[in-house]
Amino acid sequence: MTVLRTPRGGASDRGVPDATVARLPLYLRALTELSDQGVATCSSQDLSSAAGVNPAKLRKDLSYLGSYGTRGVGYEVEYLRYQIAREIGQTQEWAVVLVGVGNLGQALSNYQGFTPRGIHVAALVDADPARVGTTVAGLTVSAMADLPAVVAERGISIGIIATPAEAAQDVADALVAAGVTSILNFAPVVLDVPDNVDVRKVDLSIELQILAYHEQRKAGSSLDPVLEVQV
Amino acid sequence: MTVLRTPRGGASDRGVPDATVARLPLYLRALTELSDQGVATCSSQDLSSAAGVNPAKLRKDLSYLGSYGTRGVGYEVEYLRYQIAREIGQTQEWAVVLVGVGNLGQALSNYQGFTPRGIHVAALVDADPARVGTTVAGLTVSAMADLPAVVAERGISIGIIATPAEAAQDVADALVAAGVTSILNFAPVVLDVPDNVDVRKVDLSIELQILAYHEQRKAGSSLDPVLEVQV
DNA sequence: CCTTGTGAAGCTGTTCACAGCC
DNA sequence: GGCTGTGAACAGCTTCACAAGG
Repeated sequence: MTVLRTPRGGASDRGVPDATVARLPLYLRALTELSDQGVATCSSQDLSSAAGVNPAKLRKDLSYLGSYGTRGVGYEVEYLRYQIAREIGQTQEWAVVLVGVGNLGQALSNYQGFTPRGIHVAALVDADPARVGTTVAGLTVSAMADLPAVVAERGISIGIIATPAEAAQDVADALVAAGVTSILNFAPVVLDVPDNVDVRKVDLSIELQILAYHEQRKAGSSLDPVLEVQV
Repeated sequence: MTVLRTPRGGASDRGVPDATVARLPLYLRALTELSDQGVATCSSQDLSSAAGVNPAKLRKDLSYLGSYGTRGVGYEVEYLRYQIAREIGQTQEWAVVLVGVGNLGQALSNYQGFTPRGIHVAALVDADPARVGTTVAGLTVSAMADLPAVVAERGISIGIIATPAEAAQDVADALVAAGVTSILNFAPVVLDVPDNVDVRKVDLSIELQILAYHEQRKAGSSLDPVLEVQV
């Protein structure tokens, strides 16, 4: 029994580090590519370069899942692929509900990248009565009031928020009330949700602002009037 | 390249830590909201809760920029906002070029969240001749061949790739050849670019896969047959 | 030989707790 | 008194380098 004192009621024991979990889908994609190319076996070198990480990191990451390689040889592509797929829950289908069928919402509904990953947008919801009942990407848009029914019927536990910032918190509350326990949030707001609900945020303008910061630094060594004052 | 004296043994020649840079836009947004609400002064507590981080982290982050607060009082909203805006290069306008005017590309062109952040999509480019010449979000779509001219004319240094995965590397090469030095990549591939080019990646399906992993764990705590082996 | 798997070292980021200043 | 700014402790992640084992 590994009962550790949790210092200050902190994190429970977590098998696989977060940083590793975030890379597993990358490895999975790389393995799928190798598999499509007919490659049966690969080294950590091969796989890591396909995934854009360094080999030591890849091996460390895989070591958290188990010993799925063969020393002196490498990894069997299909076998490793299955192990990672199982670890990240991709042996099952995940139905997600998307709230907010504006420009971004429509683009996400039509996005083809989800489908081969065991994830599909199964329902669309919008607060605008003008959009309710219309068909987008082959799905009929439901009203917010129908959210609980939609979630229950299709066994949905993941929601995507693609609404304007003002609506996002209300939508999050509605999703949580309907039983959703994971949210991917595209709205530029900090959502307040219960502890048992996971939220991941994708903030498009922040990504660009980070790039702009680095651009400014590149350009700034010659132009920037601000001085780094040294004493 | 400005080399700062390391004021203290710790964080060295690299002024502001990456993790801090990634949060500055968040603080900026929170400050703008406070400012809009007519708040003139705020504590690290106020600001950090608006930005969804803890107060110590906020103060530490701000300390990398300078001493912009007043002990015993807090921060002057407008002043701090200006300082952060300056730090992340938001006192200037950034024109970006978006390549790939499919569903996602069109959604991004129409996205309103960039505009108040000093960033705007100034040009659209697509490889499909059927799209070239059409108007999207008030902009005429240019051909790939015109990329160098477009970039040069508008002084663009940031590009967005919203093409299918297959095209992304070629587009990246073209952007780099045209003079772009920062890329925001939405295509699910690892881009190969020169060292002086910054790439940030937004991978929609990976975000969902990470959520699915955690969902599986929540559901699996009663089912999971994996045992913790003891030595 | 070969490449994996992994302790250990090193680094980055976070949190604590309190000195410093208003 | 109250809040900022920051060294120091801590936690987590990455990288190294080598033992383990085909």
